[in-house]
Amino acid sequence: MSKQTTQEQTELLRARDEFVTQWGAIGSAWGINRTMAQIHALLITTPRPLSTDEIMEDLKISRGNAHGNLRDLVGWGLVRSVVRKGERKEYFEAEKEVWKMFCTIARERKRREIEPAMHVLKDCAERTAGLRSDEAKAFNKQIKALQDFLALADTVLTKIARAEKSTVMPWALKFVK
Amino acid sequence: MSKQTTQEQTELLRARDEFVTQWGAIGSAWGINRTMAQIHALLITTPRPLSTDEIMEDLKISRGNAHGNLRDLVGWGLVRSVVRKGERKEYFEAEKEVWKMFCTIARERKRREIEPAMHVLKDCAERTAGLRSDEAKAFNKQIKALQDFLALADTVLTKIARAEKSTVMPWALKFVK
DNA sequence: ATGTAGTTTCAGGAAATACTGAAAATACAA
DNA sequence: TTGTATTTTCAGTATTTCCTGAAACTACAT
Repeated sequence: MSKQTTQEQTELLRARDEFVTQWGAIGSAWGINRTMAQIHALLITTPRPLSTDEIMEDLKISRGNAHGNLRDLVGWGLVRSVVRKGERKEYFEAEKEVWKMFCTIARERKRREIEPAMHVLKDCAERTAGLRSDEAKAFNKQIKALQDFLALADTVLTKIARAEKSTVMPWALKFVK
Repeated sequence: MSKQTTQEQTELLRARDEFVTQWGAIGSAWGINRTMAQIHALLITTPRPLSTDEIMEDLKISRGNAHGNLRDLVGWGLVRSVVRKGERKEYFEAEKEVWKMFCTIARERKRREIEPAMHVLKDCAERTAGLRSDEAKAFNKQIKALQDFLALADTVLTKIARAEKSTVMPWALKFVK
C-alpha cells in the first residue's frame, strides 16, 4: 500500500469522523440523542453494513449503548438489519437516499410528535368551547388558530412525504426561482 | 361574581394549565427547553402582558429561571418586552399570530442550526473532493447529496418564511387538495 | 446435553442540562 | 446622596438524560 494511499485513507477517516461528531451535535439541537445521530451518520457514510462491534469500536461506546440506539434507528425505519448467510452476527445498514430519509423522518416525527400535539389542542379547544367570558373566547380562538395551522402543516408534510421525489423536486426548484 | 362565572374561570385556568404543561413536553421533544416552551405557551394564551413575577408565580419557577428563559424568548424574537408608562416593572407579551410565529421560528432555527450544518457538510465535501479511492468518492457523493438537499430545503423555507401569509395559504390549500 | 457466539436487559453511575436563591448590579425617585 | 424597586448574574444543587458493563438470555452447532 503506497504512502499516498495511506494518507488518503487517513484523510477520509478524519473527514468521516468530523462528520459523525458534528452530526451528533446537530442532532441534539433537534431533540435527537447524540449517539443515535452519530450512529446514523456513520452508517449513511459507510458503504458496507456494520456490525454492533464495529460501531462500538468506531464510536468508542458500550455494547448496551450501541445496541439500544441501533434498535431505535431500526424503529424509526432509518436503518435495517441484514444477515449475511452463514454468519450469525447481525449487521446494520442505513437508507442512504436523502429524499427517502427525509420522508421517513417526516413521517415518524409526525406520528410521534405532531399527532400528540394535535390531541392536546383538540382537548383544550373542546374544554373551552362553551365558555362565555371574553378571555375564554380569546383563549379558544388562539388554540383553534394553532390547531388549524398544525393541521395544515401536517397535511402538507404528509403529501410531500408520500409523493415521489421526481414529482416534488421540479416543483421545489420552480418554487425557488 | 356568580357561581357560574367562577366555575367558568376555573375551567379556563385548567385548560390553560393543561396547554402550558403539554406544550412544554412537546417542546422538549424538539430540543426546546421545557420552561421556555411553557412560558411561551402561557404568553400566547394570555391576553395581557405579564410581568416576571406573574410568570414565576403561575409556573412556580424561580426568578433566575423565568428571567433567563424570557431573555431567550426575546432573543428568538417570539416575545417582546413592554413598559407601561409610569411603571418601572417590565412586562412581556408574545407574538400571537400563528403564521408570524412560524416564520420567526423557521428563520431562527435556520440561522442557528441549518447554517452550521451546511458548514459542516461543506467542510467535509471539500476535504474529500480530491481523494481517489472508491470509498472516498462514495463518501463525497453522499455528503454532497445531503448538502444539495439541505440547501434546497433551506431556500424553500426561507422563501416561505419571507412571503406573506396571504400568498402562501391559498397555495397550501390548493396543494392539499 | 453442553458449548459458544451473539443479543438483550437493566441497575447503578456519569454526564449534560436545567433550576434555585441570594447577592450584586442597575435604574430611578425623592 | 440615600433608599427602593427591579433586573441580572452565577455558584451550587437538583433533575433529567444518557451510558456502561456485566449478567441473563437466546439460538444454534456439535
